[in-house]
Amino acid sequence: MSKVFSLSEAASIALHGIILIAREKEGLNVIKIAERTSTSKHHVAKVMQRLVKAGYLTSQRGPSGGFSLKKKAEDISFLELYEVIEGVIEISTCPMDKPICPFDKCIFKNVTSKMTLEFKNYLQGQTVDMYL
Amino acid sequence: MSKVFSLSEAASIALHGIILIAREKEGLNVIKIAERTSTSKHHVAKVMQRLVKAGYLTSQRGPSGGFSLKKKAEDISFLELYEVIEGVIEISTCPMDKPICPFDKCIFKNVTSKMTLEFKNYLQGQTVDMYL
DNA sequence: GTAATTCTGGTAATTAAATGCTCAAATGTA
DNA sequence: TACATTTGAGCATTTAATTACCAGAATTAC
Repeated sequence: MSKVFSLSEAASIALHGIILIAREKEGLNVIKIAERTSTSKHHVAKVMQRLVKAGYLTSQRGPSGGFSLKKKAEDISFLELYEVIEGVIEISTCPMDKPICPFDKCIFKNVTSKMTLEFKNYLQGQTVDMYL
Repeated sequence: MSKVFSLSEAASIALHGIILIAREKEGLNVIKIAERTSTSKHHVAKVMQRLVKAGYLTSQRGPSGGFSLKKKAEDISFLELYEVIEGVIEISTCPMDKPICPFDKCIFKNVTSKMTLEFKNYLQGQTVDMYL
């Protein structure tokens, strides 16, 4: 069984984590996020760090510290979060990146670009506040 | 820049390679396939071996040997080839495979299963003879 | 001020994919 | 028959991405 589509664990943590944080008044720490997303605290820590640097979260060290939202939930789209972690989504026709294609016409025509665009539009339409 | 979608080089070699073979009367050897797909002969050899075992190609060793189609070009769909290499495509709702989801509703709803199905249908509709 | 808690950031380990290597087996040709 | 060519198959190496770990710095609570 193979997946055509897969989300990296990092991207999953970013999206799920920020929603969990948004649902809390007081902030949420790494350990709780890890527990609730069934992932390792180490990985969560790394992902959260990136969201802090990117300006989506603020962090608070020390006892009763943790992360909380810096922006409004309705102003954070899944697309932004996804692209912080994965990089800007590339809409390309060919899923391979060979300098030369032996074919006049890409055998994937536009199916991959169409689907990628569809996915991107979906991500853009979803914001954190929709999941509170 | 990130890709939402990517094809493994192995799958690419399978699809492109079989079309190149189908275009030849006399068969095509590993080296020529590797040249025309800008890939390594080692990788091509491995992929072709799998297509031989799966019954799509016949191989001929020795001088002027190479690979040729075993089935009719119109009877070979991209889906079959893809699944020989990658395994059967899984249509799942969630792109993550966690035993427990902390959310009532998957944040990816049906977007990924819809897109995967779309891709699968595309592959099923394409046959080798369309590219001769 | 001491200790416990929590994030930070650099580094290490793991994994999967791709690539490379080598020898064996088969086949055509001189 | 001898030799060059080509696939077959297993194993080793390399590479990139992901994931995990650990020591250190900041902060709060007591």
